Amino acid sequence: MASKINTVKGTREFYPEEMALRNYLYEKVGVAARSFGYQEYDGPFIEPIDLYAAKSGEELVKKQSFTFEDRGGDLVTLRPELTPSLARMIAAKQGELTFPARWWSFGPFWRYEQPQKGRTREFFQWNIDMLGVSSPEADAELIAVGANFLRSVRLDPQQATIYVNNRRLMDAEFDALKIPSEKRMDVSNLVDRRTKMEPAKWDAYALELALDQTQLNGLKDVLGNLDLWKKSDELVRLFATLEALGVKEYVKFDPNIMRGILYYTGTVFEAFDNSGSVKRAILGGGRYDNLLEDVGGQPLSGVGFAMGDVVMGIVLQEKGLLPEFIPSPAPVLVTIFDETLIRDSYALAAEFRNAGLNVLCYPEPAKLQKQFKFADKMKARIVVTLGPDEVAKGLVAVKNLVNSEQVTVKRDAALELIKGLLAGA
RNA sequence: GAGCCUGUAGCUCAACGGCAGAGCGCCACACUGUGGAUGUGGAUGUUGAGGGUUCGAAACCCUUCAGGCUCCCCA
Repeated sequence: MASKINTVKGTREFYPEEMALRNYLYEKVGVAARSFGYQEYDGPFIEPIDLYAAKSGEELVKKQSFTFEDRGGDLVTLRPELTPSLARMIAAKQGELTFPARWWSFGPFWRYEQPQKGRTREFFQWNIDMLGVSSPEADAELIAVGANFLRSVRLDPQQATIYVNNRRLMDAEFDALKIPSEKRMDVSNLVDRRTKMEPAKWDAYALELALDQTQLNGLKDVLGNLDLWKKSDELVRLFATLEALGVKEYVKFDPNIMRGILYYTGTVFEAFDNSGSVKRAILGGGRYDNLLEDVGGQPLSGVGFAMGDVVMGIVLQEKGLLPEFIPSPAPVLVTIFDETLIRDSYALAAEFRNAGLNVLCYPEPAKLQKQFKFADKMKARIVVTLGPDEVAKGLVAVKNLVNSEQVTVKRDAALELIKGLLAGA
């Protein structure tokens, strides 16, 4: 007995239905990106580990990446993110590219983590970035791309919201609270955790990090102040631009959004599903002003975000927003009446295909009832039958499964009739 | 890397030491040249895998794999 080989933990098999969703997301992110003039690109799926070690915490890279030695003895890894590859690609052609550069990508990534709801070890991610400009208007554009995408998959602003904050603003507030610079990382983490912990525990944790009571009270005031954005010129301009771009209702200021990522310097944002079971961010990003220097380029600032397909898929599924799955790409089925007429049906189907139609044939003689049932299951819209009566008179029977009407027409007229029916409905 | 929960028919689940079941789906027929509806009948399981306890294990114990929920992390 052959032993069953399982899939690698955390990887995914895309049956046609899942593949359809993946392609649907690919289509929608592409439409949103192109509508703002972004070009598609991609990087290698395998990268030297050093590309990530340069910028990210080394432990993180070693523990949470699929890393291995290639046959030449070099340490390589399945890419856990795209931004470093992007930074290198931009840096390599920095002199010849025209800025601002607007690029997007949708491809596979791997992270060696514990699979949970909304998190797998293999996933697809949309990355979109604008490089070479540092302005709140550029930040607003990226947020608008995200909002337009959410709208295009029929998530309304009550269901999905993009929460925005600004690192520079928060730094100014931390300055005012006299929080020393070496504590900033810890405080960022603290803020990130606030929604996950009970208030009393969070307070205790904050004091444990050596904040004094005055600082803690000040921090809570800051995090509860939804008008804080008015103190930031960048955010004032950002929100004004979002209004002009027609996406204001998707965006809210939230001083609790920090993002753990080291390289963000200004605007940061994350989108969440407000009502579903997934507490993870749908998408997240921000402005990074120093990234290119890390890979040997001249200083160049950028803004961008990433969105994973796993959380997005769960959100759409929970809200009943998945696109309808059609089991067959062929809307037309030509039946096989019996063994003597197989070739006639196949020849007719070939004619339809040559005219550009997608056509399904039953691959062996079977009862017509069975073939019609099959057509119904495949969600075909038209069934063409070529039986002895029709052949004798040079006719074909064309049935519209949507309204159950069947007409018999001359064989030569069938193609136009079918095209008309398909175009009509 | 740590803790807890769950794996039973294709799917959703029941049986909780004593003959492995239901609904849905599937197949056939009613309807031998026509889908969705209805009715009747039918098939389907090494109870995730491996070991142990027991007269007897889907159930109890151990190991392992997979999934889920937390912690951690989330580039």
